[in-house]
Amino acid sequence: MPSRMVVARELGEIFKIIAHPDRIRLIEELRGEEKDVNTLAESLGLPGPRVSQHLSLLRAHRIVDERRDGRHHYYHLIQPEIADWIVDGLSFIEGKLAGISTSNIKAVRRLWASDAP
Amino acid sequence: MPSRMVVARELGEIFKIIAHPDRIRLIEELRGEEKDVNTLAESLGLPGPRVSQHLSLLRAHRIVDERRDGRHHYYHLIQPEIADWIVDGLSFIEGKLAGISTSNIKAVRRLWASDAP
DNA sequence: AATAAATCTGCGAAACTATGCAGATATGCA
DNA sequence: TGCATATCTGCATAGTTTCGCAGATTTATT
Repeated sequence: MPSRMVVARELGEIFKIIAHPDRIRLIEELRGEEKDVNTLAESLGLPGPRVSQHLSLLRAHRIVDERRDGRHHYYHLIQPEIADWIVDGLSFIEGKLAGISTSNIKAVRRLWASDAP
Repeated sequence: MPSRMVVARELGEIFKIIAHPDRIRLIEELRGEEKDVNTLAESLGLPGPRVSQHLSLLRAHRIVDERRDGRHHYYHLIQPEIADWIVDGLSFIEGKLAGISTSNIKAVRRLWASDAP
């Protein structure tokens, strides 16, 4: 079995997991610090169950992991570099982001790291 | 409208476009040189129409572009760096690739660049 | 003009994903 | 124990993507 096929299948898998705006925002929210489900649900303005489902998908694919403390479940990135890798993908979006110079990825990283609207 | 939402939506879009094994292989095939539809269909072992459909999706999202010469349509990557970025994603696949040390991404790049099975 | 090669387009069936909601667990506190 | 909080699970519906095939285009050749 051609290993390029296997590699392509695995890569396709991970791209598919990440390919959802909510999950991307979750990953970016977890950049740098762990957070619990409720906090995440509130910052993203999404219903709790939905966040929970996204998180368990991310967990099944070992993108995040969970730490329980009482009734809170804190999630964190297993490999924090993934947050940067995702944002790097912006280089390949052609001028679709009015107001954000597509060549300046660092600006977007800062945007995500900051508390700006 | 929070710009992080917009950014996440655009990123999700591009991830979704790439998130298919055939399209990933197409992009990797186009690493370094343009190729026509038939050549691509043969190397991937896929029916022509399917390759054509994948390519037009990639084209609609400005990942590839086309040059026509007679009845041949040659496709090439608009931003060749995308091929490397995609392969970088391998860092985030946890031990799913038996036989390929996940930490050694360069080996996989070589695999893709070479003609090995 | 007729034919062949290369590629594209359209369409229905099957497979997959997302969403919203209701109810199940599990934990902490009075 | 009983109640509130935090999170998870399951399910039905709606929506999207993929796939295979048939037919339409376009260009080169005879």
